Amino acid sequence: MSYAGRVGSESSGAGDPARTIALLWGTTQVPGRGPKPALIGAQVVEAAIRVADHEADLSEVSMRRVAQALGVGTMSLYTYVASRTELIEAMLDATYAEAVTDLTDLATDDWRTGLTQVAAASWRMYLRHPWMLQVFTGRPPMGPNTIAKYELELGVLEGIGLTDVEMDAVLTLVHTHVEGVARRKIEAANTERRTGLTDAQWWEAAAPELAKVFDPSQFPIAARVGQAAGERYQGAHDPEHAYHFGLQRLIEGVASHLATRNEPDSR
Amino acid sequence: MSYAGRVGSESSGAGDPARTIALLWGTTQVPGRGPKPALIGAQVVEAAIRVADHEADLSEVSMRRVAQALGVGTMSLYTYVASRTELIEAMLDATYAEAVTDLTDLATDDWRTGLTQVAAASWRMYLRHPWMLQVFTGRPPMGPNTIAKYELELGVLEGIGLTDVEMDAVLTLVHTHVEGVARRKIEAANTERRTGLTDAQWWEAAAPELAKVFDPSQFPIAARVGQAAGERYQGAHDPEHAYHFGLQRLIEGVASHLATRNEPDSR
DNA sequence: ATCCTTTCCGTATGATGTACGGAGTATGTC
DNA sequence: GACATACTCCGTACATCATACGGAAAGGAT
Repeated sequence: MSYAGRVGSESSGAGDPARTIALLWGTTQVPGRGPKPALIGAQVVEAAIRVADHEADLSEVSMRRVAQALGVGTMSLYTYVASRTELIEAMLDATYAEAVTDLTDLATDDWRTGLTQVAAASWRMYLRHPWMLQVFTGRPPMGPNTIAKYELELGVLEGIGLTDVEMDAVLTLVHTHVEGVARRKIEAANTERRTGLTDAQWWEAAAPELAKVFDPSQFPIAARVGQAAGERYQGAHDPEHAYHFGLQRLIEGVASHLATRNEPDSR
Repeated sequence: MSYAGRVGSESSGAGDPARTIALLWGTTQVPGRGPKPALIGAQVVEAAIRVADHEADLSEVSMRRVAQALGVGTMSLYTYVASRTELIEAMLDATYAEAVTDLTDLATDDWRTGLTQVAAASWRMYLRHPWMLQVFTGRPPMGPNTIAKYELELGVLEGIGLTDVEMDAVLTLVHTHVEGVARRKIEAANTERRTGLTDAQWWEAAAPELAKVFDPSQFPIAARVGQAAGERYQGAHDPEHAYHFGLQRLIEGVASHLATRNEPDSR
């Protein structure tokens, strides 16, 4: 009943980088002495992902909860991960594996199609694991899957006339778009779940009060466009539409860049 | 010392919509009976913004803290705002006022320039108030400044050949981009502050361990492009570059859309 | 057999948002 | 002028969190 409105979104990039990398790549060396560990790091990460997927909200992934799912004491987790933050980082890299398998049959002959597939792979991944978008990825987790995903995605842009730096920039651009739109979609769903009000219900409650204070003649374009958009989509936003529309524009923008690049002088 | 890794990012869209709208538009009717209120809602919002700006992290904006800044008891705040979530919503709308004043002298004759200015206004706003990017805006706060900003921005796209729905979509696209890039920039800064490690220091610590597990021949393009990007920028990312590069592509994409739109048949 | 590293985890600490209820205050009504 | 009523202010209590600390037990190394 209490503690209702808290929807946390945590950060990555915690303690000792070396230790984190060892966890991500599974190269933590087994110690000689001491009792046999009952778990390995990967199990903790898997359990945490299971909890996160089930709850759809990262703030529900508490150390107590994960420990419970594994049937161990809360503090035992700290034997395998240095902190909750490091755990989240590992969850991210582990989940990137899905996108990697999703990207194995990429169209490398047509970069437009390829880029569309790249976007779609991330899009699907985020919809399956909404909690990923609640992580503040200050520094990307330098894990095997993160890098493998990057490699496959870059393959799409290889040899089409972009510089190395531009290849990275285009990829960043696409990812920023997909992440942003996916985040909005997730946020809408979470808000609905949390408040118990659908968008329509919320509007119904808000409209009368808004009508008292909102003067359409003062905001003519907003009133017109807002209404048009509201009718066209069901509600204030349509992430699906934003995703496709935006991706189209992005691709055309990149194409246009390539055209002016290759045109002025032929070498 | 304790509670180190927590970087929260809270949600908006809490309780009673009608009440929230009254708060945002300052139309809360003064009650007859009872002791004179010592504060008004706007003061609470201002104080909260002051705290957030100072701390650069929304999780530091606790009710206790805001109350302290105002010299009142913690629970007194709940006389003016229904919940922390509603407070955050009000903080957002109040801060949009800055962008509104920033947008008053817009170039409405050239939509490319106009769109660049629109993006720049939001960009500046986010850099001044990084905490804004930690809010999960499930539903936009229906406040006066939010709407005014929307109106001014739409003005840039009025009459250039887009449908109403497209006008909204283009704006969403630009905002998604700006928000996404700004978020990454903020995240990087926050990570540095939180971990006490600059990107360079972090790399220095991570590189040896990564070298043990990373096989360049397995990820040839990533190795090449990653190095090129890392040298070109200082670190793994350059938000400034991503911002300008992306915005250019977006605008070209929209232009290309307009061209194919007007070309096929002249109507 | 002993040592010493390591695992497991109970307890304690200092945070958080806010429900609840009591005390005090000013206004509307008579 | 009296008093009921509605309102503000806020102390206390509760459930929740990550994790510091330190002790008990385990088991390979010597």
